[in-house]
Amino acid sequence: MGLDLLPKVYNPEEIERRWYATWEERKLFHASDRKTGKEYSIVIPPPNVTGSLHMGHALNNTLQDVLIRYHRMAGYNTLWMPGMDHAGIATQNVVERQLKEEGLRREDLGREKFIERVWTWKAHSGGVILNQLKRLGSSCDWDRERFTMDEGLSRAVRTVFVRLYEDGLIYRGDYIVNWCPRCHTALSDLEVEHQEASGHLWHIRYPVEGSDVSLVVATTRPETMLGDTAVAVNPNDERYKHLIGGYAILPLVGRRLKIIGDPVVDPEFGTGALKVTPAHDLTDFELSLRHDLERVTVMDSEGRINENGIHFNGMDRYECRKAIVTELDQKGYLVGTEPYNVGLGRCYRCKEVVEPLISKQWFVKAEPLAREAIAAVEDGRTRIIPEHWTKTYYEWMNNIRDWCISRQIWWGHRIPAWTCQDCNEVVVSLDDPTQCPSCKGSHLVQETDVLDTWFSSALWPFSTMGWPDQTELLKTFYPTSCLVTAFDILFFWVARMMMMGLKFMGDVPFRDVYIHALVRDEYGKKMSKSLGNIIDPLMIMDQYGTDAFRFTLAAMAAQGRDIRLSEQRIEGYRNFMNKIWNAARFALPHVESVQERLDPAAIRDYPLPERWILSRLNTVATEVADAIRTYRFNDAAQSIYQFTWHEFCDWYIEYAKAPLGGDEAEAARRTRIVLRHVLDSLMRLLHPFTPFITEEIASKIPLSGSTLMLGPWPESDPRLADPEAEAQMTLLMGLITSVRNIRAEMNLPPSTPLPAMVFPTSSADRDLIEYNRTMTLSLGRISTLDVAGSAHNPQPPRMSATAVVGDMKVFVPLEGIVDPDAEIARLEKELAKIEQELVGVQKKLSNEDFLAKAKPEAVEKQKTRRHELAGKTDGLKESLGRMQRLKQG
RNA sequence: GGGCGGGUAGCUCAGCGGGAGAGCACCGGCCUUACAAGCCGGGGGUCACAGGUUCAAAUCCUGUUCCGCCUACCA
Repeated sequence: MGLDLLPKVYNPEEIERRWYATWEERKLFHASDRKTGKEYSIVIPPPNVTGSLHMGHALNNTLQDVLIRYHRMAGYNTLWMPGMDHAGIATQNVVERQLKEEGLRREDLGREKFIERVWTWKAHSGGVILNQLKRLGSSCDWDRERFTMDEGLSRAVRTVFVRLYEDGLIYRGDYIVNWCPRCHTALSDLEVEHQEASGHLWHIRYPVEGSDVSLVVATTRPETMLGDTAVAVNPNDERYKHLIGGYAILPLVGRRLKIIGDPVVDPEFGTGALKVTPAHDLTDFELSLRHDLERVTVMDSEGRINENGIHFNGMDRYECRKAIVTELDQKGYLVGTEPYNVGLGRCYRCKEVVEPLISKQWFVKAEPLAREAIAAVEDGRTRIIPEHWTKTYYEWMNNIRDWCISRQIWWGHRIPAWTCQDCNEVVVSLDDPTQCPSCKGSHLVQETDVLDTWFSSALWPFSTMGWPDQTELLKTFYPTSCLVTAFDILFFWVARMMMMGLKFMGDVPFRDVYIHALVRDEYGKKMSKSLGNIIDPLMIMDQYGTDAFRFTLAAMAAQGRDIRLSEQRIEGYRNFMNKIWNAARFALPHVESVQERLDPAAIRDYPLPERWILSRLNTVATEVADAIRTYRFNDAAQSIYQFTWHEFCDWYIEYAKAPLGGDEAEAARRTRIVLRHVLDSLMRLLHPFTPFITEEIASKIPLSGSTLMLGPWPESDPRLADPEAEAQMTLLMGLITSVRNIRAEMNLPPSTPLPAMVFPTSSADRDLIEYNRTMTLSLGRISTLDVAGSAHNPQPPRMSATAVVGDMKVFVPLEGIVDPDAEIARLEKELAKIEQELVGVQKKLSNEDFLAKAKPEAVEKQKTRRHELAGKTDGLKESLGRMQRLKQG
């Protein structure tokens, strides 16, 4: 002993680097693809190849790693499948920005060269996030890393596309879609972010043909009037219903507009008359279908007015808006302008305001797929946790609209469809066709669009495992055990994986979906670049260590609530790491010579504190495992924290110093064995949360093996459970605390030893104190402990401070030290508190309804409480009375 | 408009039918050699508001209010 096995200062950085390298070298993350019957698998939500680690990733991957590490330790064949997403628009934008710096556009390179350029970019700058995930300690099976654009996954994508097309679940057509004029592509409904902005509501007069009256319409986007082809009113609107069937004249343009009646028009809104622009508004597009209206497109793909826009041709949409309003005003068509908050849709990638435009796009018919996905959650094949998200899931699935999957960009899976230039036949095929199956011509031109990135993500749980081949991996690990994600991609990703998994694998992609919180800043704001409130996980890891960071995230990951991350909190858990480190520094020299494991069968006659700590450890181990399995990460973390710091360190180690340093060899040996066992188990319980520090410490513990990663997990052992020891220890700790409390209240320095006298009420309690006299003396800093026998009705010391522990009175003689007034005040305060509680309990117990209707154990509990409180009250009153008498005479 | 989550100690949050909890902050005392990133002790809350159900409500129900988020074709 005496030699430090661990350096005095805990240096996370060095330890983390060293252990991660060791794990990778030893291939400890690798899952076997042979089925054992006890499998556990998770597929990572693939981060974008352009991404770098943010708090969301940190939380998401920490939780996954906790689940993975726990199950691996508990003996499961465990797979954590890693990989990345090609992130179509995001990646293309990055590379285009690079080109721009060189004064180039992607068109200057051409499609092939551009894509080459993206691959080059990926090779050099892509995937930095993977190293960041390693920094976080993620124990992914890196040998199996996949990329959504790699060959295998591309084959899966094609296979799926072809099958869906053949099944009539993919179609192509001219529809109105969300168009991003900046990214030059269509977007799905989900890819549009809605936002409110202040704008105006313009009232414009449309003269009715053949009369001197006008219809006044209200619009927030006057520029679209250039494409108006009708005016709609509610068919029940008394003001206008007689006009239905007639025509209005479009100001400035002069086009005749049919006046139609349709229930979508809200008579209450604006003027009750709606200008209809089928080519630039979704509602209007749908009106055009119902009423067979002409669709006049007036904007091009850049958001500029086209040749249909009379003399506004060539203007930007916003420029045109101003010009139109001015001209309408000049010509007397503008009836009014009012401020109005308008809903704006923005591209989720570049934040540009999207424009509804009609174009030829590919769609997935979602409803039949959604039906299956709903059923799978309804019948419990997949559970969503926390449960309340199922409602949101159903809500969306039930109102699902067809999914626009084509994107007019270059980086992505090119749609496997060809058009015959000779006969216009469309060929969708797994292999590139060379001949038109219809006219046998050879002039086939492939579709230029690529697929929505989320199309390939939707296949991730099986495409990464080798599908369409029936691989061993797939047979072993599909369906996966759990998917861990934040709710923001519940629709984008989770819902679509459900649909595709059920369609192509015939089974759900995962048994559980665990939806975790969003990480916000300490004021509850979403972290974002524009707000400048981002906390960089890498800086946190540098500053506090990865383990402290991970533990913080886990400790704060309560279900159904967002995390407000504050550095203070992280600092607190950094201190916890330090505490663990120092506990190990104390323990290791004592246990280094231990050569035998704890024999649970042999502990019955071990000293009380040894039995107590083993029993508590056993309980905590069960609690932690339960909590992890039910995704209560915060409970697991709290449970270990509390046990480690306030039971193991504060009590057990303090107790253990005596036997370890004493001259009783047998006692020391026992304590060393128990200490080794508890320290080893603790490292195991902590390992899923704080993998690095635990490995480092465990590597110095004899008999603990070369790694914690492969377990075993400390399973519950009934031979260690000892409720009696726990109750007894609680009493002794109370006794010790009461003496410490008196010392502190009397303003005596902690180093002052005090004499104490206790009056146990049973011989069992008396024996308990006698057997544990040494510990009681040293932990309570008690000089002499006088245990009064109950037989000879002992007298308490004349001048003393009193405490009542359970039903046992404790006296600390303080002749000449204690200030009677102070002691009286202290006792009165304590008494008031206890009496108040006692009143509550007595009230309950005198309530007949309570006695008759409450559960018997509840009544019993109150009775026990009454007994304890009454005992305490008596003791305190007695002492108070004595003090008062002493004071007076 | 519809839906969801939340308002508990100064701060951040657990608890979600039977004794109001934790961490941080705060106050007092300690360099008791594993740890001052620590040790010992302590103070602090009509659990948003109003009703109801129950023997019993922070916890369940209803309403009000204030925050946050998701969703939607009021132009």
